[in-house]
Order: sequence, then structure tokens, then C-alpha cells
Amino acid sequence: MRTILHIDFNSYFATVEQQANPRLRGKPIGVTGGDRMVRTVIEAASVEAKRFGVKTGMQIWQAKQLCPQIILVQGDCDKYLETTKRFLAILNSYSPYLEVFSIDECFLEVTGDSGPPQGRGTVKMAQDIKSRIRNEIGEWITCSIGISYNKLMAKLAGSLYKPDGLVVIADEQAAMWILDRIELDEICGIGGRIKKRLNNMGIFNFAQLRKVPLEALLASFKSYGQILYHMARGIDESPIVPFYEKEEVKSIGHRHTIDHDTNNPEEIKQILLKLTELVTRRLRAKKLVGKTIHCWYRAAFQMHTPGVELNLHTGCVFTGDDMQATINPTQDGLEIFKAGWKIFNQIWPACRQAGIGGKIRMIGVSVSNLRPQTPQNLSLLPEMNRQETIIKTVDKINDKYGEFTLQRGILLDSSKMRRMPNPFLSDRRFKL
DNA sequence: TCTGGGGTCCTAGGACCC
DNA sequence: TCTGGGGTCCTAGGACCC
Repeated sequence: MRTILHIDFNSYFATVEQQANPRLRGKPIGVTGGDRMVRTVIEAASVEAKRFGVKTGMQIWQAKQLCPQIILVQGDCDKYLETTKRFLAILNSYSPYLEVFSIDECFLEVTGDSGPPQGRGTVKMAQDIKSRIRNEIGEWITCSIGISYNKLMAKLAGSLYKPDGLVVIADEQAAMWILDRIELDEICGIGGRIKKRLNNMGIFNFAQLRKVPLEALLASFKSYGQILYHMARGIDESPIVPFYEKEEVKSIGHRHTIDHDTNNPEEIKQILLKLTELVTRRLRAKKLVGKTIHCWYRAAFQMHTPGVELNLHTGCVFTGDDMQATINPTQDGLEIFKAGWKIFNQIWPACRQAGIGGKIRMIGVSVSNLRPQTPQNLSLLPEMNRQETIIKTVDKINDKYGEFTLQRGILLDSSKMRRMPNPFLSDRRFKL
């Protein structure tokens, strides 16, 4: 039997802020994304704020309504990333089989080292990890640890008791007992859509799901039916993928919600250009080129008017459109921008016809079909060579002095997106 | 009062090449 | 004349995760 730990940091961004600033400790705080508190959401709430019902993803005004005294703190991703590297180093000292799942979550396989999941050795190890994190990272940084015989059940165990929990699901018998007492969407892999589809089939819990023959699940969910069949039985054979074996990224993208709806092509153009700059900075840092460009937008919301059909799911008439195109492999922002802009202008007319004046609220661009940069991707012509020298120099300066210290002329007078993310923070590939 | 931003995987039809 | 079949790429869409 395998022994796997799932380590999940509670209210991560919020506790890191409380650790850094004693005045925030014991108080309801909410970490936010944007700087202007417009169109931004709560990215993390402290336990104190959660008691008032404040949740991740909630809008600022909703959070304030539930908890008027909430202290809003603007997120600082650099700080969280640094903390993550520190706790990963601690976990890595217990086993090399460490899989980074997100900035605040990971799996650690210790099969054989500490005995079975419910063994004293394993529980002792988990307690030891918790105390080292408290001592070495900070007393306010707590994590919940789930221990089980596979990743799926370890993750479920970790979610059962928060904060600072330690739960063991020892074997399949225990797994069945737990599964029969939770909601379908409490397990990783079943979201709102799948839950609803299962409900429509008359399945409301795992006991009922277990009664459905595999063939029926396959017929309804294709290959995902097999996964659902296994989930209901607590089966998951997926391996731990250690950080040093993680494949390279498959796509790199950025999107941005503009703080007001706009149909001004110049404004949209500037934002798109800025996003492609962020994307290509990351491409170049990884020495990758990409050939599939994907561009999409989200249309402005529109109030329901008689005679116009309302999309019940999103509550808006028209959500937007997206499209992709293939170009020669590149890492040049201008090339990617050109492709993205071309796509945008192909899909935008649909928005103009939707009766909202062509206003959009969000635009995004991503590059996929990535491959390593090779000499062939580099220039053959002196002019291209010069262009690359410029790009490299600009990257170096921006590495040193911050994003957009040097930028394309067209971006200079743009007041949009004052606060842009550090493009490297979104990478899940950590190097220890 | 009105919904952020970063990803992954899967499916499926059609085009194209050999 | 007319046609087989395998493999890969492209495009679009849907679902999920944190």
C-alpha cells in the first residue's frame, strides 16, 4: 500500500500577510488582486474573515457586507512565492517524491519509509512537518495534512478538517465510509457541471454512483466515466510527479479584466500589446518559441431586456468569443501581438452585434504548441538579429528594474493596467 | 451593487501527407 | 479510371483545478 501526504496551506496568502505584519494577526483580512478595488475579488480570506462567511472569489462589496471591519490587503505574489520555496525545501527533506500541485498545495509520497498511512510513523512524520513549518516559516502559517493510500484520498482527507488539520483515510473501507457522507463535488475532479449532469441522471451521492455500471458512465462521460467509476470506489493510481520530472509548460498566457467596459480599439490594442509582452518575456526566459496563438475576450454585461434571451448560466446575453491561429514559431511579442490582434478583429464583430455597443470587459492571449528555441528560430537576417539584440537588452533591464521599465513606445502613455503581474509568478514549475 | 487570473486535459471533425 | 489507411496537425469547444 502506498503512503501519500497531501499538504494544503490554510488561507495561504492571508496567513503569510499576518505572519509578515503582526498588526493583521487575529483580525479578519482579505487579500485582493487589483489595486483600485474595482472588479477585483477576494483571493484569500483569513480564518477570522471566513467566520463571517467571506470566501475566496467573493467580490469586495460582498465581503464588506458580511464583514464591515474586514481589512483589505493588496496581494504580494513575490512574498508568497518565497514562502512556498521555503516550505517545499522542508518537505523535500522528507522525501524526493514531492509533487507541487499549486502555490499552496503539494503531495509527498513516503511509501515504505514511514509505514502504512495510519501507522504511528506516518502520523508522527506529519506532526513533525507541521511543527517544522511553524518553527521555520512562522507560527501563523498553518497547514492541513491529509494522509491516505492514494492522491485522491489524501487530498480529500486534507480537506476534511481545516485549519491545521491532520486526517488519515487508512484504507478503502475508510474511504467508502467517508465517500458516503460527502457531497459529490467535494472530491477533486467533480465540479459544478459534472455534478449537475450526475444529478440529472438521478445520482446525488457516491453510494448511488457506485451502483451505476461502468458502461453507463462511459456512455455518458466518455473516458471520464472510467475516472468517475474509480472515484466512487476510492481508487486512484496516478503517480506522484516530482518537480524535477514535471514536463515543461504547455501554454503561456495572460488575461486582463479592464476596470471599465470599453469599445475603444486603441485602448484594447494597448492592453493586448502589453499582455503579449508579458507572455513573450516568459517565453524568452524559458527559451521557448510558440506557434499557436489563442485570443479571446469577454463581452460587457448587459441587463436583461424583453425579447433578448438571457443566458441563465452566466447571467449575461453574450459572453464573448475566442479563436486561435497558427503562425511560424516565435517568441517575438510583436509577431504574437499581430496574430492576436488579427484574431480579435475577426471575433469582435460578433460582440458589436450583440447590442452592447461592442464593449468588452476582458481580453486574453495565450501561446501554446511550445517547443525549445533552436538556432533556426533565430535570425538569419541582420535586421532580425538587431531586433533580437534589442529584445534581449530590454529583457535584461526589466529583469533588473522591474516589469515595463523599458517598453514599446505605444505603451508609454497607457494608464491602463498600472499594476501588472510579475509574469513569472504564475509559473508552477518551482526550482528548489 | 455584479463575478480575477493562471493553467491542464479531453474530444472530435476535417485537412493533409505519404 | 478510382481508391485505402495510418499518422499528424489544426481548430473549436467543454470541463476541471487552484
